[in-house]
Amino acid sequence: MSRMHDSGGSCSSNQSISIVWFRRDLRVEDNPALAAGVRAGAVVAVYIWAPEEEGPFYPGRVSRWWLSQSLHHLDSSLRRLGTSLLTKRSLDTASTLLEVVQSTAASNLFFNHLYDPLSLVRDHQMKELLTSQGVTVHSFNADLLYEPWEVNDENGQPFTTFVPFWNRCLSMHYDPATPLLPPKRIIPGDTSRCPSDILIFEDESEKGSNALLARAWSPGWRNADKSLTAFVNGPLIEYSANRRKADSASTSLLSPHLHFGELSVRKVFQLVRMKQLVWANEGNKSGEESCDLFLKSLGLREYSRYLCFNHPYSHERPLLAHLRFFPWVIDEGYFKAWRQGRTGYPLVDAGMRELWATGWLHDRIRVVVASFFVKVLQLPWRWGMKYFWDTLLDADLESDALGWQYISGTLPDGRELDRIDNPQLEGYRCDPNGEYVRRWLPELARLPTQWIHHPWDAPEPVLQAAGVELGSNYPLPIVEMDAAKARLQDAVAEMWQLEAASRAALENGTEEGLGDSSELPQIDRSLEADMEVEHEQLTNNISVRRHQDQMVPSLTSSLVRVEEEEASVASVRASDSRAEVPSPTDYELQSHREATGQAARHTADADADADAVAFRGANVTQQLSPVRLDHAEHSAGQSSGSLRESGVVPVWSPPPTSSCSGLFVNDDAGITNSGYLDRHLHSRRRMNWGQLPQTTMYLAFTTSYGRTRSWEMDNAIG
DNA sequence: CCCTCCTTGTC
DNA sequence: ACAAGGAGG
Repeated sequence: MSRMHDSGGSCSSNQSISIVWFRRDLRVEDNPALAAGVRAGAVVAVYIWAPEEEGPFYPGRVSRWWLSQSLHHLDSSLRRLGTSLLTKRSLDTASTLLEVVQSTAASNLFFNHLYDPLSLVRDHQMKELLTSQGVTVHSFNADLLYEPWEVNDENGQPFTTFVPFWNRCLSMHYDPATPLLPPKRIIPGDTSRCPSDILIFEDESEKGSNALLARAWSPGWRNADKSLTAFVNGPLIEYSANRRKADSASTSLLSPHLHFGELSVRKVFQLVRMKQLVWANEGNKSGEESCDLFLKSLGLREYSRYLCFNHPYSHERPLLAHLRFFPWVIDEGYFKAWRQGRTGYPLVDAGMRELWATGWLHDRIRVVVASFFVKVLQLPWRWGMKYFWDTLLDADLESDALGWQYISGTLPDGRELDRIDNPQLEGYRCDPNGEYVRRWLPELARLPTQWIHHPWDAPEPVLQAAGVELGSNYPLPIVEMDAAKARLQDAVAEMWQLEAASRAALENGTEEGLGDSSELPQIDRSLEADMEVEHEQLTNNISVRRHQDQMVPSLTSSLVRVEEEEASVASVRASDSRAEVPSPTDYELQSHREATGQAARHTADADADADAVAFRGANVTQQLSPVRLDHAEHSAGQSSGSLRESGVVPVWSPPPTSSCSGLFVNDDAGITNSGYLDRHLHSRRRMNWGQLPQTTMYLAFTTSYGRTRSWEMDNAIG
């Protein structure tokens, strides 16, 4: 029906057709690529789903759920404006784009920038390909206040610490671009020869869990906008006082919206700045400070992009090489206890259960559980990153990499590696009345506040009165704090020793680089070689240490034990009404089945293995109206009821398929772009990665596009 | 007014 | 653990 209309209306010879390629910019407001397309004439809006290209960064279940909702929302908006969203399933984005261009007779391609390492490479290549085919390609900044290459120190060098970076952003001599209004009307391009594919983002097994998410969150740019307004007019003014409270009432909850670009950071920035002016004029000091603090968490999001652009491998390799020599504890039992919220530290456990149930976690709590993971359990940081990637609604490669590096002490301005965050102390800071713990750990609900963050110290009668039986219905601490401190000292000392030895070897000129693990102790090699032995030990819960960064445990290595363990966990679970916890068995078996067959299935579960978390502003971010899954009151007495009510969300998102699992057994293998990464390993001195080489991608951009010209010129379109 | 001790926050 | 900022001498 629309065909004749289209050819008559939109395709007159003096109007060019533009492809507007949506990615993580799922909004019509302040979308420069869309605006450029509209200005140039007719528009074909397209979204391409090519998750295989993401390799190990295949989106987790909750991310895919959000994406599907958000795309739907965007499509509705586009329809109201006169067009619709063309959706394509693809294994190769560039060729699909070319196909779309050709079948719609488009002459332009517009899109907005992404800064994660995979996109940087892919977009660059795609741009070259399409340009060589005679397509005019322009790209824009829709995600940041300032492009990473715009913000430099007085020597023209990129910043290597956050505070100076952010101060510079706040004092640039020009303002961030003013947000664009949504187009009034979009002239549709003719897509009759380019039909949409139906995109599938969830499989049957995931539907139930996803339905629960829908009760708590409303994806889509209009909802994002509402949330923003509600936050700015509501909790923002109290932000400085409330931001460290563990529950989400005072946070914006905007982070998933920001991740998918449903919300323009420039709009957020502008709005908050205006509020700040008002409050400053009124002499409202705390309101003014609240704005600063909130903007700072926006700044961290900016900084995560900035770091990724300047150091694209930071998601898989610590920026400071020393962490490669940390003797990680390879213990999947620890890993499992952490995931399930059964470490014996209430704040940690409450956080892990909230994460599981809601797909969200307060920034503070992210720091606490991640720090516990790395420093107390000493599990390889990338395992934790992978888990966050799979479970967080706002999973975001750049922010997550920043967060984990921050707590692992591999940023110049990060936390010291040897400083343990004590969950007990943190607990009384961000959950002084124990409400948060009681909500998520009903088994501790009747414990007095005095003991709520350290039940192991509570006198026996108190425990009894509260119905707590340590070691039975709530675990004893998985590792004692004093022991953890000592262990960490040793590990760090060992790490520095090895690092020094490696550097010495390097300076002697005998070794080419750190990529070669032959410098590492023999024991490491033998462990690599003898997986059987290692598994035997693990079964008996004896920790094995391994150096070098560790990839996530392979599918096969965890499959065996899980089943027997599940049985015991299940029996415990049956006896109390505690929140359900991930039970990997189902999905592992299922996805193992899939792995053996259908490689290119649309269903979303293929190879999700990855790193990344979203520390980005858990503070900043996220503002949704009724965000809680369990809205039942969390009065101490009946919190178990409220948890049951919440239903909880128990399907851990998919593990690696066979096609990828090989990558995770061997450290440093694979990851899509490891080729260029491996060529750029450098050992640098501690706290001095300012001298790290600019990476390949950075150079590619600056040479082939001209560092300052390229994307600026793009912006001058129209 | 300055010095010191205590409190507070750390991307 | 440590630095910065505030209170108090």
